Amino acid sequence: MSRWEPGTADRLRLAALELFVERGYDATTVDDIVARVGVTQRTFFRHFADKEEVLFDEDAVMQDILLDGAQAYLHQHDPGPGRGLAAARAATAALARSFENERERNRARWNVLAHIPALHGRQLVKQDRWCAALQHTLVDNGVPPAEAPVAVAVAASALALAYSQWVTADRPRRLLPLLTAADAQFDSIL
Amino acid sequence: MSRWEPGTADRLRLAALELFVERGYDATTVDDIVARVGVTQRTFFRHFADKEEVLFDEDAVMQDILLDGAQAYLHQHDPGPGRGLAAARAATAALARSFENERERNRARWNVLAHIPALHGRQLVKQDRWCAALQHTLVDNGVPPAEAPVAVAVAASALALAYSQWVTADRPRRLLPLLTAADAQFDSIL
DNA sequence: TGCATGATGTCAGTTACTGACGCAACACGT
DNA sequence: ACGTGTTGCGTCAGTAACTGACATCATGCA
Repeated sequence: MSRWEPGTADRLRLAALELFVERGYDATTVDDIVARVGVTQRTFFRHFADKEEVLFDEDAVMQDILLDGAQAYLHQHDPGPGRGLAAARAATAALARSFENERERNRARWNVLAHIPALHGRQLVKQDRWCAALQHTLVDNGVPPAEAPVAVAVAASALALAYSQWVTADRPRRLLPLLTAADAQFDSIL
Repeated sequence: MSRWEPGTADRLRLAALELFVERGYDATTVDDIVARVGVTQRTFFRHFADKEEVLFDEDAVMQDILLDGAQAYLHQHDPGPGRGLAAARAATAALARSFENERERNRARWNVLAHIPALHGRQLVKQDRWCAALQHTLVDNGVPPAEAPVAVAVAASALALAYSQWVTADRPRRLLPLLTAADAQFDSIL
């Protein structure tokens, strides 16, 4: 038996989300969270850079999914018109697929984030970073530099639209069809 | 002569921006700012909800410009295909025109915001609110509810793209032509 | 003259976060 | 078995952001 229970970070994440849902983000202090887990505040801040990070530090994976999705497409298709947008859409579709079975967790998260501007902002910054990285991937694989930001913006906007419909829907729905529909909406507007 | 110098909020805004540029946002404390102006910390927090707000509280005007731009267009054009996008673009163009003579201030601001994720996030939240408000305006004026979010997303993405080119350019440029070019980029991708 | 108002100051808190240091288990190489 | 480094945590003292309660005092109006 070890000196401490293992998985401290995971237990902190769990306790934090529980408390945020129970009494709200602002009304939950870091002391509350660490008390529930049985560690000190210092331990919390060793695992997470700040109080917000406890909700965001697992998202590094998603950027990989996004970029892999784009590269898979780019390696299978030769340069040509529309390749940038198609690759960006392949990336968002890959990300959407990875979300597909986690609707409830995404809903809980959305309910916390939506009401706290600072958290919402952090989410948007994260998405902004994804877009920048995706843009780089496109350019590195032969998409014209002028086309890349536009393609990424269109694909990302469609994903954001589909995602918000997905998490706010009353009855369970599938994300990928919503994304496909959103993509089509963007096509049809011009 | 009054008891205190007038325009406290303005002098705080000015001192804050100066200090943020001189030594950086994180290295500047609220005590530094109020010391330069000659008031107490409590006064600062009566004018601004938090330290970040000193950089953002003047932006309420811009939403009005955006919405007025959209309504002016909508009142002059009857329903028809492409009306939503055109109205959203009229709105972003109006906003761009209001920026046109403030390039240096926008550059200074950009240099502060770009390096502090929390500030960047606040900017993105603000833009998100603008988009939501613009969307409402479009729908209230007869744009189909399915078209509005797409039109707004496309117009907003173009503005973001043009704005970033504008503030990061070495030599002075005009924002409106950049926006027009960005709009054209979005048109040409589909 | 009297009195309400508004912008500020004072003071004593709470909460988020950090640096420096110490301690005890584990994971090794010898 | 023995040292030795590393890892995960605790303790403590401190800074900075922010808040509530209350005092102060010029201004303007009754």
